[in-house]
Parts: sequence; structure tokens; C-alpha cells
Amino acid sequence: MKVSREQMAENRRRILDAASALFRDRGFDAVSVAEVMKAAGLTHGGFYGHFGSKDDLVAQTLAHVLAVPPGGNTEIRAYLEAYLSPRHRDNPAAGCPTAGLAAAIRHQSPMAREAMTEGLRSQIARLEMALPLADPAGRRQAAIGSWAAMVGAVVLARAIDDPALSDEILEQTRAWIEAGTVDGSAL
Amino acid sequence: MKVSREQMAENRRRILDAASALFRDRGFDAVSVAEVMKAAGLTHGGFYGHFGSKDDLVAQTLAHVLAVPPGGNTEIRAYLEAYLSPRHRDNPAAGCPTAGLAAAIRHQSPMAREAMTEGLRSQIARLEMALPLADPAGRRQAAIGSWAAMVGAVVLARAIDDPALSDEILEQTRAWIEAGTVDGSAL
DNA sequence: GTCTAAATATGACGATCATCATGTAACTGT
DNA sequence: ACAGTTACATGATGATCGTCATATTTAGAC
Repeated sequence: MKVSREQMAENRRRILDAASALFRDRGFDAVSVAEVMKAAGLTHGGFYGHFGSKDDLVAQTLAHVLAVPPGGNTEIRAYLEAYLSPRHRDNPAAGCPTAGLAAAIRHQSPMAREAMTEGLRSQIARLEMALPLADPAGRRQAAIGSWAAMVGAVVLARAIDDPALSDEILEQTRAWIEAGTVDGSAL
Repeated sequence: MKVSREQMAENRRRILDAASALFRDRGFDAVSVAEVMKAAGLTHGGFYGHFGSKDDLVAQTLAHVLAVPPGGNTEIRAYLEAYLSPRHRDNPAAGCPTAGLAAAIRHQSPMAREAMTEGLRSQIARLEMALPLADPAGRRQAAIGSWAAMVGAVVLARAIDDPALSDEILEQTRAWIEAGTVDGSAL
């Protein structure tokens, strides 16, 4: 049955939100189109009215979820702490899409890679602005290095099955970033 | 046809080596059992004489490839440079299995996660020993933080499609790690 | 040298999945 | 109100893949 234009727009949003959570939770390949539609409260039939293919859904989901950062203008220190927390590690579905999906994007379509590229670019810019360092070159280096460490730490912490070691990865990486970025002078 | 015991042992090694390269290159899900066997010079039929399931192959491949580090006792600085090089980024099949597979291990069997846990444990220990820092606590923090940044940087550099930005991720992360770990005193 | 057990090849099966074809109902412009 | 269009539901199709059944060949023991 046909639905109103607004209903259709909302359905599209629900599909993207459902896909965003499911993809982050279980990966692109392990989530079927039918499952995404079901999570959005629809059936699989209408899918190709919204998206040209699953690859298209993946790319648009990435653009959708990377568009706006979760915690807009939080303090950098609080952001770091929340990012490298057990809570974030244990909730991939609601967590950072980069930590959950960056490694899988290598095997996705060019459009998905473009979305990731833009997302990374703006995330680096965001961190650069958030770092209170005088030297611009040092700021960029700190932004990139910190972000790599943050993403890597969450990926590693999620990959292993020893809770103590996993906690330690997060905690030590946080301390390491603070020591390097701050060193008393930055944060 | 039956083969000699040594031939069978070599076949098993070839399967693990082929799986190791294919998995790193394209991910666990995208590589079929038949494809692994073909790359090992066999057909898919004999697979279940060697492994109980694909999950078993994944777990044993991880244990196999994480057992011995690629560059045994290289200088830490050279290791860092090679790890964060375009060459490493562009050759996942021959590269670090952690960078290539860590994010995907979250969706694998418990045995695969155990293999990853042990691999990470020994990698941290290896880096700890390689870092010429006096304070043991600082050494561990530097080992974990550096490793997280290294893995994260390669994951990010591989995820995006802008070569200049990708190169910059690698280079800035390397400089950031050297500045933080060394700071004139360590490396 | 013969017999048996084992390693691999060939082929099949059932499940899953992306995609498409068609039906149905209701929004929208007239 | 009406007609046509459209969004979605139901159902089908073809391909891929993990796994298993059976056949074949030969290593290894006596």
C-alpha cells in the first residue's frame, strides 16, 4: 500500500537508522537486507524503492551516520574518556561507526569509501579544533595520532576475550594519549 | 587419492598459509572454503579431513599466523617505519594480521577470539621489551598506546580513498608515536 | 605383494541471500 | 469523488556457500 510522502521519508530514515545500528553491531555482510527492513518495521519488498542495491544502502548509511558526530561539542577530555570506556566498547551498535566499520570499508564500494574519507577528514578537523595547542602542525599531528590510537584501542579491546586485558587496553591508551597530547600543556 | 603423511602435513600448512593470505586480503566472510582449498592446490572435498568447520579454519589460521611475528627482532624504529608505510598499507595479504583482521574477530568463534587474545598479549610483551624505557609502567603504557595507534592508523589509512590523506595518516601517526614514546629519551 | 584404511576428488543438498516480478492498497492531483 | 500513480507486501529466482555422501586412489602395515 502506498503511504504519504512524509511517511515515506520517515520510513527511509528508519531504514538508515536500523541499518546503521545493525551494521555497527554485526558488520555489513552479516546483516541481510530483509533484516534491516524488518528492524525498520517493513518487509524486504519495498527496499529497492528506496535504494538501488545493498551497496547503495551501505554507502548512504555511512554518509548518514558519519554526517553528524555523536557528541557535538563536548570537552575533549570527556570525549576521550567516553570513547575509551568499557561502555563504548560494549555497545558497538550505538557507538562510533569508525571504530565499528572502518576496517570493513576496505571491502565496500567506492561510494562507501568516499563517505568514510569525508567522515575521517571532518573528524580530524574536529579534533584539531578541540586541541588547545598553539602550533598548528603539532595540533594536526596530535589529532591524527590520537584518533588512530582511539580507533585502534577500541578495535583491539573489542577483539579479545579477556576482560581485564581489554579494560587495560582502553585505560592505558587513554593515559598514553593524555600524556602525549597534554603533557601538562594541552588538555 | 591418499597421500603420504608428510604430504598431508604440507597440504595442511599450505591450506593455513593460503587461508592466512586470503583472509587478510578479503576478510573471513568473503573467502569461501573452496577458494582456500583451490589456493592451496586442492579441491574443496578434502577440507573436512583437515578442519572441523570453517570456524575451525579461522581459529587455527589465526593461531598459525599470530604465533610468530613477521620481523622477529627488528629495531623498534625500523619496525615502526615499516608498519606505518604505504607498502604495508597496500599489501594486506602479506601484512599484519591484527591490522587486517582484528575488527572482524569480534564476529568470530570463541576459539578465534582466544587466539587473538594471546596474539595481542605477546605483541604487547614484545613491544614492552623493545622499548628502552626505564620505568616499567611507562613502558607498558607506551607499548599499548603505540600499538593501538599503529593498528588504528593502518586501519584508517586502508579505509579511505584519498591517497594523500592516507599517506598523511601513516606519516603523522609515526611522528606522533615517536614524539610520545621517544621524546628524545626512548628510541 | 596384498589388504585395508586414509586422503582427496567429484558431486549433491539445503540454507541463505540479493534482487526482481507481481499484486494490492491508498495517497495525490484533478 | 476519481484515476492514476506509487509505496509497500508477497512470493519467486538464481547464485553462492558450508557441509556431507560417495567414489577413487594409494600409502602403510603385515
